[in-house]
Formats: sequence, structure tokens, C-alpha cells
Amino acid sequence: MVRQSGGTTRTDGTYQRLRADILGGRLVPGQRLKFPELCERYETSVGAAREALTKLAAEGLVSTQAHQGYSVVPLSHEDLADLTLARVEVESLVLRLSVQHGDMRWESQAVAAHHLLERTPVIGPDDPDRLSDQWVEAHAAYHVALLAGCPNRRLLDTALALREEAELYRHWSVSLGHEPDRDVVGEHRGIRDAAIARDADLAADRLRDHIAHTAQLLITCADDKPNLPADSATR
Amino acid sequence: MVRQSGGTTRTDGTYQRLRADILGGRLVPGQRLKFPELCERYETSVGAAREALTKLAAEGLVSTQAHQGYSVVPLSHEDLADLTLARVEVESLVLRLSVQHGDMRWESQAVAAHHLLERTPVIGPDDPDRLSDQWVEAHAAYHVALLAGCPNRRLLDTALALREEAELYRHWSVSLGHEPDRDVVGEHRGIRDAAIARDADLAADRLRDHIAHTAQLLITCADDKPNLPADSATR
DNA sequence: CGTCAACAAACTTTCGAAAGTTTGTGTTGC
DNA sequence: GCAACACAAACTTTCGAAAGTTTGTTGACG
Repeated sequence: MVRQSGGTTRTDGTYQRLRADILGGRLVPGQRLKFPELCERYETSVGAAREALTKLAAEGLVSTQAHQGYSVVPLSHEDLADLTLARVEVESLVLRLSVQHGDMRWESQAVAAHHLLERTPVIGPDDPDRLSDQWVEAHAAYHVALLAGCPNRRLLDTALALREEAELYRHWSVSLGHEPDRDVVGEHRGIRDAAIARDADLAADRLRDHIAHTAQLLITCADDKPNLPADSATR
Repeated sequence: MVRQSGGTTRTDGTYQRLRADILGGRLVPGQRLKFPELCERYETSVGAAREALTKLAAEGLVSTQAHQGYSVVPLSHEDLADLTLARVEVESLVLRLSVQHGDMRWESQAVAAHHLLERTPVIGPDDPDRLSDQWVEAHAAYHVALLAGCPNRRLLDTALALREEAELYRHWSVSLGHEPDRDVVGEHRGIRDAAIARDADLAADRLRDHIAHTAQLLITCADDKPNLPADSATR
């Protein structure tokens, strides 16, 4: 018997890898995903690739049209605005529920994630004004930990899916190393404090601001140098 | 060339039919969906059925575990509570956006759908205390029309998906013909009036109550006669 | 009598080639 | 030169059988 690579099934394996490649920026938004290429890249068959793509399409990371194949979801300013509104509403709601219902274990894990985030250097050692991979990871982990206390799986999953899409935008935006006058560290701490103090409304409000600020930065930033690859991509 | 049956692609066709069969109650919640059966029933191949199921699984209408196939999503009281909370929050949000941003076309279609709903008999001609198919359809159409003004596709789609899951619960609950002291017609009219008056907050509040009431009914109703098939189904 | 192992049946997963579409190219007619 | 058409290439979709898992059964052993 041949051990499956990633998960317990071949389809799942290619799904994971494909997803990681999109989220990790190794596949450009708007890029067409042809089966011959995919099959070679992931050492899989058409069927498996197809199923993985179907799953990703439902998740919103990939788009498709009948008889015209699949492609990485394209980025656009309009969509970013939509996404941000959705995140502001849904994430703040989920955080509120999380703060209200999270148990001690949730609390401690949130604190731990925040601790790690604060101690992780923002910019990497090599690249000057690009966020370090470690920070990006720690940042995502912190936000996920905050939300994880929400007992409603449906809402939680929606929020996490939205976050992931937002990560795509963050990844493909220009280096936002020099943010004007913004105290990101303070914002994160503020959310943590409100959450630990079990002040659900305050935590939710602070998260709203946090998300809106970040998005605003991406939008203006992209307006200056429109390097969102979607516009220049296929078609 | 052989014209495809439903949509433009065979996979899509089986997806549509399968989905309709689940939503229409022709497939029982919890029921296992075996490929041999599916292939015969929908005159399709394993691959197509598999892809359709993958899509439905992502939508939440079907559940799966590796190497153990697919089954219609099981119903449970706990899940109904989760679903209801999610609906109350998301649907009211979407309605608020819809009221704020809906144009005249939206307004007129909502009025039209409401008009149709009010004039459709609640109970069918044959079955005494079961909702008529026509009323169920008109009811769903009315609520969809209300939400349709929301310009944020992401949120709108989420709300619609949640509604669909809720329809499953409604379908599989006992006949709720004799509701104690509830004015459903009045509730619907109230939401419409608030929406037309462009009072977003009032409309959202009324919708919250409407959803919560219906769910409450389902829960108590199911407590009395626990005929949710999930409990007695497979496994 | 209950437990465990080996076996068999039924189903799920995987694959790759055949069939069907779309897209791009070159050619003809005007 | 330009438009329409036909042809070819590349890709997407579909299929069904082979391979791999799980589930249920039978029989032997403690």
C-alpha cells in the first residue's frame, strides 16, 4: 500500500497544496489553472485536481466558468471593499460571541498567541520593507485564536474563510512597511485587553476599527501604485 | 452532439437535481448517498456525481468523511440552534443593507413578492394541516426578494445559503399548521412596510423576531414529537 | 460465550484515455 | 485589405474499469 502524501486521500492532498500555493502567493490571482500543468505540478490525475478545484471554488479562492476551466480568483478594488464590509460585520460578530462564550482554555490561547505576535519581528531579516513570513503567520494565528471561542461553527467558519481571502489581498499589496501614523501593536493589545476583560462590545468595536484601518491602507496604497496583478492578468 | 440535460455541463445537471431532491425532501437527512444508487438515479457517472457532491458538501447540504462516502446532512436540535443564531444575525444584517441600498426595482419586486405571498393559500387543497407547496415557494421567494437589494454578494450568498438550510428543517418538522397565537401574515407585512419606508433598523429587528419565532416553534414542536429523521437514520 | 482474525462483499477513490468545446490560425472569397 | 469560414491545436469534460478501504461475516480459539 502506498501512503497518501498529504491527507488521507489524494484529492485532499492536492486540495491542501493548491490552497497553500494560492494563499502563499505562488500562484498569481487571475492566473488560469490548466489541468495539464496542475497534474504535473502536483503529480496527480485530472480527476483529483478537478475535485480539489471544485472545493476551492466553493470556498471562493478559485473561480470557474463552464468549459473555460478554473483560475485563481482575481483581485479588484471593488471586491476588496465588499470583502472588508463583510469582514467588519461578521468578524466583529464572531469576536463578540467568542468573548461571551470562550472558556479559560480559549482565553489562555489568545493570550499566548498575542504574546508570540508581540515578540515576532515585523520585518524580515533580508527583505527591508516587506512583512516577515513569521509575523504574517503569527498575526493570522492571533486573530484566529481570538475568534476560536465562538461556539457557532457556521459563523466561525464564515469568518475564517473571509480572513483567508483578505490574506490574499494583503499578500498582493505593495509593501506597507511605512504606515503613516498607526499603532498596530497598540490596536492588537487593545483588542486583547478588551477580550480578556470580557467586554464583548468594546472588543468587537476595536476589531472593527482594526479591520477597517488595514483595509483602508490597502486601498489607498493600491490606488497609488496599482500593482494588483489581477488587472494585468489573463484574458 | 448530445444536448446536456439541465445546465451546460453534466456535473452541473446532477448537482442541480441532487440539490433539488435534498431541498425537496425526496432524500432523507442522514441518508447515505452511495455512488451506485446515485449513478442510476441520475443517469450519470461516478465522476460527475462525486463532483456534484463535493460542491454540495461545501455548501453544507451534504457531509462527508474520507473513505466513508457522502450523506445528506443530518438534522439536530443543537444544529438548529446554531443555524438560527447565524440566520438571525446574518439575515438581519443583509436586510439592513438591502433596505439601505436597494433601488426602485428591488422595492417593486419585494412588494410584488409580498403581494403574491399574501394571496397564496397557506394550506394545500388535499393535505389538511401541511403547508402548501405553493405557499412555501412564495414564502421563500418573498424573503429572497427582501434580501436581494444587498449589494454585497458575499454576504447575500451567505444569507441565502443559511436560508436554504433552514428550509430543510422546516420541511422535516411536523406540521405546524396550528400555531398558538401568532400573526405570521402581520409579521410579513410589518417587515415589508418597514423596508418600503426605508427604516433599515426596524426592518432588521422585525426580521430577527420573525426568524426567532419560527425557529422557536420548530424547536418546541420537535420536542413534543421528535420526528426529525436524523436521530433514527444511519449509523 | 465472547474475542479475535481471516475472508468476502460492497463501496469509495483513482486514473487515463475518449469525447466534446473552446480558442487560435490560416485560407478563401469579396 | 477585411470578413467569414473551415481547420487544427489545446484544453475541458466525461466515463468506466482497476485499485484501495471499509464494513460485515464466518470460523476458530481461548
